[in-house]
Amino acid sequence: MGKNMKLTLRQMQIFLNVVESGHLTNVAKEMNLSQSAVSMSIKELENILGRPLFDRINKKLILNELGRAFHKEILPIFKKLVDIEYEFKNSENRGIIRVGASTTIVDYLMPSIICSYMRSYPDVKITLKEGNTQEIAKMIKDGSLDIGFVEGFVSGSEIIKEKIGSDELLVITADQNMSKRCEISDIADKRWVLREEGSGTREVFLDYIKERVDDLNIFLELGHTESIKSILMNRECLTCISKISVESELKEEKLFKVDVKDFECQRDFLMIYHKDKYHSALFEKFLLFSRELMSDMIDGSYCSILTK
Amino acid sequence: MGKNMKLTLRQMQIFLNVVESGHLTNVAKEMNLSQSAVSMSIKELENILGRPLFDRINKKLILNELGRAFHKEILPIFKKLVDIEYEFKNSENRGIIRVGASTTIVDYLMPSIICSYMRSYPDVKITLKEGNTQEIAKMIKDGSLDIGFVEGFVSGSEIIKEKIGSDELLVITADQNMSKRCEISDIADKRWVLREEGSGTREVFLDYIKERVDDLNIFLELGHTESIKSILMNRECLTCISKISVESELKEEKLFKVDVKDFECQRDFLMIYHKDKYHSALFEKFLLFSRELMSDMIDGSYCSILTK
DNA sequence: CTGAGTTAATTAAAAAAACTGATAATATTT
DNA sequence: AAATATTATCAGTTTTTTTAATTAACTCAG
Repeated sequence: MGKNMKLTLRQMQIFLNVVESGHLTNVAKEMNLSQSAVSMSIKELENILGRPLFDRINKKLILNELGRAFHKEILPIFKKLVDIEYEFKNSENRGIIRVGASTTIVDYLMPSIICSYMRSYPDVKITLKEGNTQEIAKMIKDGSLDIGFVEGFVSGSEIIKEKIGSDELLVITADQNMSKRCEISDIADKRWVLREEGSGTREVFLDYIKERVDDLNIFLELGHTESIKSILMNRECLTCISKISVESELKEEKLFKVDVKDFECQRDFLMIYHKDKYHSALFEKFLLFSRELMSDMIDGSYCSILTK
Repeated sequence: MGKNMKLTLRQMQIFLNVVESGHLTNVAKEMNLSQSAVSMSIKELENILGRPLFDRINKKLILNELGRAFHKEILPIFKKLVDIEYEFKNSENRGIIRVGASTTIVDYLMPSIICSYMRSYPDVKITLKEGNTQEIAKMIKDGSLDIGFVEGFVSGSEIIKEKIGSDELLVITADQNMSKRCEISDIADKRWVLREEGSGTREVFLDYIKERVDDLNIFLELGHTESIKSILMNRECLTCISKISVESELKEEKLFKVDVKDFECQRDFLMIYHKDKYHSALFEKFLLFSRELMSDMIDGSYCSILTK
């Protein structure tokens, strides 16, 4: 990355002013410098570039052909840098927030959060990374994400977790005959389609049933909820997925909830971030915004930071 | 022009390297600096902007949302500046040459010179200014042109003049009857169309005939040779203009030379520039190029610098 | 859980750079 | 010819940058 950069912005600034006014003395006055400082700065600039930028005609400094080309290049860059400095000094609502979300949330909750947020803060950019709960948590830990939205459990004391809503897992099928009331142990040998290992949905489900079911017949593992829904429609099988991800299919009776006895599998949606994260105005606002929006979208209202 | 610019290129350079490597210590080694110099430079940058650019997570510095936005802005600018410095240090054939030429030369000689030159030096830009001989000379004196091409006389010891070719002035009409052999004094009362005052063509002509003609009937003054030619075609009148500007019309017999007795009005084409002009490689090459090209185009071969 | 090994932050001192004031040189104006 | 104005240069001075040494906080291995 440019080891021997010798040019300085100061030189450029002085250079540009000299070009504008044509007189070292005037520039010195304008900039509250001595005339010799200006003179030496120009000379140093010419030394760095290896040849003069000005013709000294009658003690006036007039750009020569090289100087003119240099001026043409430098002027817009310098102006841009002044703008950048000003903007970054004065504008709080600027930045790029890297958000990560686990699969279910990416598909069903993030789009509306992000759209809504970007309407309020048009200067803020957001990058959205998808991953399962474990992957997102890891990226929060190593700093490659600012904030994460995940379902399921997250471990690690360096991560701050806020419950931001809750969700219910349902056993789902496309076959209306299978949706009759039953015990979970009765249907464990049916063909199950689950999300891949590491997925929060999968882990919460398996953890919830582990005492009642010895061996679940996992027939297929898929990385996306939408893929699972497609499979369900085409083959006689079962899955356990988030209520919000199948709401419309349930209403349209394309898919059905299996009425499993004593099956109330709640799980939390968590907003997570690193404990050492600097809370910029921007970041803080994003937290606030997300809390409000999530509590509006999901019935579960905002709960305070989990302390476990 | 941005009075309180505090950012420095050095800071940006260090910043960019830290972003790339993520470790102050590595950057310090790469840049042959102490670790503390790097640390302080980053801190100073953050001070200037008023807020942190990095999250310090586990002693690693990871860009925060503001830092990322800053990085995105700064990186391309810094790269561009490195390129500019390199280019201006190393490339001789770069610059913008401001050429001025008097009316006749602008129309009839400059186009081919400039085209030909720009083929050889594609990185050099040329701006061409038109003016009469006196105007061009003035702009050379005050430094607003690098080089001028004029016909006629130029005064002033601060201007270096090179005869670069020669030209003949002819008395021209569109009326074949008038083109018969005659004395200049016989036709002085005809209607003359001349260039405006200050024009080299006009002055050379008037100076040349001043002993033989008391009062020339100047019926119209025009700023352009082409306008004069148009007028000639439409009205019965005379002018005295440069041979090269009417060559094609003479050949096609649209205009005719008036065979004036003892009229041999030669004048020089001059290349002029300021004595204090810094002779950059670029400038020197342009001089050489012009001399050669002009001596090819005009029969008169290159003559050494006039010393009068 | 402890201790060696990293790494960033901090501080005072040293080095480098930027700047000043005086002066010289040169051109312009009166 | 003298007065004015402007740039270049030089030797100090001030300011900024950099260093060396130290401290503090964390990681990782045993």
